[in-house]
Amino acid sequence: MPLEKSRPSSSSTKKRVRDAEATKLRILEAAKKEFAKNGLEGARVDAIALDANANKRMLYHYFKSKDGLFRTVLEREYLNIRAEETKLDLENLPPRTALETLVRFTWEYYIANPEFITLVNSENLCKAAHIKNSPTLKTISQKFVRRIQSLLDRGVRENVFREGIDAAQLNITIASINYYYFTNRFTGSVIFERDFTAPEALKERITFNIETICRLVCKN
Amino acid sequence: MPLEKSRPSSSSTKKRVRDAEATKLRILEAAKKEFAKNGLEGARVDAIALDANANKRMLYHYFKSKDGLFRTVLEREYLNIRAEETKLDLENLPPRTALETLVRFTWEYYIANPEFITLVNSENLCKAAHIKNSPTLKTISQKFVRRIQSLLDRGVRENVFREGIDAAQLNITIASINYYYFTNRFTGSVIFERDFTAPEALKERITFNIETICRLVCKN
DNA sequence: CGCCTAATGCACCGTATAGTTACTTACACA
DNA sequence: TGTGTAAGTAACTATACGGTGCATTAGGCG
Repeated sequence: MPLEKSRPSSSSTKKRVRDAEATKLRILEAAKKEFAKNGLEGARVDAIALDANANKRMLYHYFKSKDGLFRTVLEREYLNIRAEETKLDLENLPPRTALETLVRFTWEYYIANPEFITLVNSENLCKAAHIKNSPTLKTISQKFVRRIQSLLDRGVRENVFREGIDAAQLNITIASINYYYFTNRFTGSVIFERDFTAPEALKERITFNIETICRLVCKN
Repeated sequence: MPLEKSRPSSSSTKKRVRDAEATKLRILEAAKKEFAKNGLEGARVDAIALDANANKRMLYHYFKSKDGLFRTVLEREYLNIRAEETKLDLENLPPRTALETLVRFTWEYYIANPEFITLVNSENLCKAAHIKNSPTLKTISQKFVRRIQSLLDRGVRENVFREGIDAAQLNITIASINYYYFTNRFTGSVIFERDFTAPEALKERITFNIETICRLVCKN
């Protein structure tokens, strides 16, 4: 029985054989995986195209070059983590709770998005060549730092945080203690002879990290 | 007229054209630089041979493969940082001074040996494949952790450190807050819009780091 | 329907790369 | 002083890589 095969007039649910946006997205997802797994130099464009179920030609059509693709992937990742962070709604939590929430969020984000760390490492290996001139990134970063600064200010006003802590330094420290544990989990597991990714190890670490930050920021 | 062409009988001061150990060392030094600059995948064996002023064949003769060379470089780097650390003689310093000395040493070691961080990052990208079965590394790491544990114990006995802090967690945290700042100094400089390597920035950071660790470990 | 543009596919290129083959040369030791 | 062995060299290979030229096709629009 003849179902309508392709009615261009029909609604948005119809299957498109040619769909630029979908193809772009598939390439970006595949690229994220491949870049994260093998680094910028180690990643293979053929592998990306294959995994994206797209032709390599499309990759160059949409993103110009391997570096162009990497830049796009990386910028999307930064946008994503900041967007998630904004959802935490820290400004409506008591300062100490907000601080703890931020630490825990960072930790859980790295667990849920292991690619992020490796992508950032790759970008630092090439001295931030791809994001150096990204106005988007600078804008969202400024907002982010200001958000933390206002949390610190509020904590001081409410007499629960110590005075004089710099928001940038605090941000760096929170990222540090979470990031390092994950990025170095392989050498770490060898050196400390324990499985860094075992559930109990993870639990122990996040507890320690929250303690570290609270002792640094809170009074008493 | 045949003049004496070469008198091999002369004493130890004679210049040696062939010197296996020296060649090996030159290759290792060149490899360290190249691997650190471009990562394991990005490093070029031709570039290493050229910089070492050695023939590429020698590289394969002494180290079997690119990975074999990387393994050797990395193991030497771990041995070096632990050797330097041992020289600190922490056990003969008051606990709090010892702790501060350790934090400051870590910081300064990363500044003086920027290659170390990049090499470790590369090793983690390939899931510690090169060091996974290194007994040497495990031995020196155990000693290292024990040294910190005994410092913690001594501090508790002298009533200057809090009880119940795990040496491994503390080590990880000390490494974290120093390591992260350097490995991410390029993206960091973009995001926080400040030069991470400026002298004042460095000074501010190490001060902050010492404070972080002291607040974590020390009583009041 | 038929046209035009954008999406897609295929086959190819030049080069750079890790690794090797086959050779020469210095020197320690008898 | 002669010789075996290890140090050193140069030219080469096979292939994998990032990137491209050009033909083909789908589908929105008039």
